[in-house]
Amino acid sequence: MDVARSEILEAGIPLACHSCQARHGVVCGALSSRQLKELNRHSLRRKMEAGCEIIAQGSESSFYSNIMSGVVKLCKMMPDGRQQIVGLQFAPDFVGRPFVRESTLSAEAATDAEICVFPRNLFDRMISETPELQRSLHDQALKELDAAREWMLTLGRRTAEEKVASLLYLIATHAEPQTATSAAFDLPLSRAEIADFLGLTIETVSRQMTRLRKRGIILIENSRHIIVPDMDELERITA
Amino acid sequence: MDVARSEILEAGIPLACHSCQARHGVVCGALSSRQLKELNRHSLRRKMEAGCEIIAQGSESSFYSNIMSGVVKLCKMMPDGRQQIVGLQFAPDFVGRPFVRESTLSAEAATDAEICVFPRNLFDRMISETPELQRSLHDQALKELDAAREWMLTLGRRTAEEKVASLLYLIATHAEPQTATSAAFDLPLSRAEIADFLGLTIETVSRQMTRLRKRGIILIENSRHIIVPDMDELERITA
DNA sequence: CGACTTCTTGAAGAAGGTCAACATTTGTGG
DNA sequence: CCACAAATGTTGACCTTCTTCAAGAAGTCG
Repeated sequence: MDVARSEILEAGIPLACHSCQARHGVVCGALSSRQLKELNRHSLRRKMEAGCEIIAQGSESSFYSNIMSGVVKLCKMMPDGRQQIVGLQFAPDFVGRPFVRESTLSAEAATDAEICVFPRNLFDRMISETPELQRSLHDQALKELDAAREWMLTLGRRTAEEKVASLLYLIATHAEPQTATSAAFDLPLSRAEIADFLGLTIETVSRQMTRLRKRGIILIENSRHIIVPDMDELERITA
Repeated sequence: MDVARSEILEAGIPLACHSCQARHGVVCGALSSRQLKELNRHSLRRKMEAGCEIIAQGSESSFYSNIMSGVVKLCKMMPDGRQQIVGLQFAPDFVGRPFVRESTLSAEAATDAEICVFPRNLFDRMISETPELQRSLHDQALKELDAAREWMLTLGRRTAEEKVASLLYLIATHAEPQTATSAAFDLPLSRAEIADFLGLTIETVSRQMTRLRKRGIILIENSRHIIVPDMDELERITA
């Protein structure tokens, strides 16, 4: 579609949506321009700093959100403080749990992030009125389910080395600057968060990272910035 | 609802559905009697022996199923043979992955089971024509997602003892004969399957089971039949 | 009853966790 | 802009948990 035509088609939609990363995402891509206008009227854009909580585990949230930029982590916490990251979400994903008031997990900005927040009541009504939207959310739920199950395999059956390699591979394939064979990216997670994702300790993560570095599988600059010269080789270690 | 009235309301539906456990389940509970008749016309009831595969990982299945009785396990297998069970499903759950042809996991009867099989094409059409059905399947997907994430916490952060206790607790709360405080049930899984579910080895599972037995948390008869005198105590060990 | 599978138990070993010290990066106020 | 403090990451030594390997016990099925 050329630019002029795209602008004509987009003429009726809210200004704020024009350059929004989530414009054609799970939620907004399934709405009519009338619905988009209505949702926008009740939406709020928020900048979140890394570490900021979007939804608290056990709380009743009356809001949903779209991720416009950044990475959001979904966490589960045990009473004694043990913690497990159970999902990572990227723009333009939808954040929230339709049909259930109380959240069984917390959502937290892993990096600085921008989200678009809108009220539960309004959106629940839109879901029930818009089969296309229902279908789109259903689709995201199924994708998250696939991802969760893939991760269960990693948690249950892979070694520490394979776990770390799997995470790096996951992030590399979601981050942008990627050539055919190599990749370079900033980790959106600290070592502690990586440990919580992989069911390991900080120390084990650190040791496995330096092992991968010493074997030439990855280059580490500044501990957050990673270069993978050969993605195929990294994938092989994933098992 | 009394029996006479229920029989009148059910008059228009297929005979096979009358006493079906899945009649008011995720799928059939969301269908009109006309749709139920149509689906029934193209359905096939199958008895599956324990161990029998319903869908193979990596295959393209042109069928979906409803579980009428028994327990179905969802498995992921690595090329080197390592295996992880990523979900258990009970009657009247729906089995299959809408919108995607190729299955990323296998589904296998864990116990003897009866399933009701119906063609993909027909059912995909029904989904798109029936918002209520879409919603119902969406709901099941979200419940499975919650369960998967709960299990990720178990796989990543619980000890072997807590894992075994968690599984026993999960099965006890899904099996029928349960009083206020105690429970008695047959394990639908062998030790090997339990190990594959918990990310452990057979030996560790066995050792933890006898530890729980020696501490009086559970009684083991005939290695498959388990009695839990005090469910609260079992839950406590779950952490 | 005997052959097979499944489950249990023991001894030894390895993977990953814990504790502690140190290095590096980041942030803050002078 | 530097100095210092705090947070984050790395490394080493030791220890615990779980796995591996091996043998034996208990069910299960012909």
